[in-house]
Amino acid sequence: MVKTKVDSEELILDAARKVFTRKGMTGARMQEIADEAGINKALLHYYFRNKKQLFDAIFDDVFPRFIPALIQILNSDNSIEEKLSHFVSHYIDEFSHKAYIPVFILNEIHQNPERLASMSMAIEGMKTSRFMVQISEGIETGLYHPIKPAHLLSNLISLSVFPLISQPLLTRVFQMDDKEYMQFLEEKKKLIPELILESIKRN
Amino acid sequence: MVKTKVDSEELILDAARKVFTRKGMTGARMQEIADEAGINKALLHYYFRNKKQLFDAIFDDVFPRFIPALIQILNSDNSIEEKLSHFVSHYIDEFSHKAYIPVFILNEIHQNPERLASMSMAIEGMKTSRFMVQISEGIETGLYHPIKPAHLLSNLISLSVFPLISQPLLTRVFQMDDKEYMQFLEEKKKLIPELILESIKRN
DNA sequence: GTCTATAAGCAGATAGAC
DNA sequence: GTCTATCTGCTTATAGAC
Repeated sequence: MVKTKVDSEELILDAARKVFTRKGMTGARMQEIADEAGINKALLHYYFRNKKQLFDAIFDDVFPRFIPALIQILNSDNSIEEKLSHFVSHYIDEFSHKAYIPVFILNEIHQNPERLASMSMAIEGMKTSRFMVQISEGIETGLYHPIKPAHLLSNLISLSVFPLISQPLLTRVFQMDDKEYMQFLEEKKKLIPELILESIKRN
Repeated sequence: MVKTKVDSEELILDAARKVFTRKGMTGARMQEIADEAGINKALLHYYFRNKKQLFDAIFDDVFPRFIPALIQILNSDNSIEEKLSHFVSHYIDEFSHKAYIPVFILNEIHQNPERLASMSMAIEGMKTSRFMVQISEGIETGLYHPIKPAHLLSNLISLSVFPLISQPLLTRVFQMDDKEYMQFLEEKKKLIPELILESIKRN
């Protein structure tokens, strides 16, 4: 039995995600979310008692949404080289037009570190992924230099995320237009895996 | 002639910087700034007509404050190796207890990209620094691989900033206490310059 | 469940005394 | 220059009809 009528709760969540991730908790307005959802403010309070509850519902869901695909890449049967390449490409493609998402997450975490609770489980999967096991093995067999997991993962994420969230700055300073910036990101997809590999490979 | 009386305008600016950089434009409250400054709201409006003008005064000043020291490092007579090391160390020391500053800047730029205007001049100095000239020379003489300035600088900044702004996440995921995190940053001071050098040096 | 109307509280901004 | 008191408008939240 097909429901033709759309679910208001879903409409609200979609609208709230859009507004909150762009404007942040303090910058978002319940009226704007209602307008975006095509309903009225009262209905927001009917489904989610107040602004904070609605925000929490969004925040707790934003991060976990993106993690499974990344974990899957790290847990595949591919080589380390392929995983690095897939990971970076996926990451960049996912956020190249949504850089406001990582900025939103970083900002809200700094506003209220307790919000981390909903995120750390999602990240746990990266720490314990097959990729990290492969790295450990490479180190044990002498193929790679010893490197702490924290350093390896932070390098990988740093190099992937920052070019995205600093886009406004980068394009201005280096006078790139949209096309040049997208080209820049394509180059990153090759350069980042190379850089990470060079950093761990023994000569 | 020593003025014993403190300058109210300075008190306000100091307080506003503190509150705005932590809470952001939309999260900050004029009342909180007044309290922090030890004066009342009316005086805020006496010196700065409205919230936006006060915010602009702060924002336009935050970024330029940190740039000259970095430019100076890049323009010194030191070797590339020393410059990289000094740059990263200075960066990390400067922001290890103020990671909310780069988060604030990133967030506000994404809220309103026009704000970039006050920043790009400050960054211009990095692009045209003696460091970048040394890199160009290294490339011309075949000492280094060819690399676009945008990639080199973005790698350097990415690796330096992200470990700072992602501190809450990192420390949680890798279960570091404060001491271990500071140790982690100390290691970064060595690892980042090494990584950057490896990426450009010919074997 | 969904709406209109309205209450209640808050934050930015101003008036005016000192 | 600095304060207290107050206003105005906006934003969240609720009441109550349908």
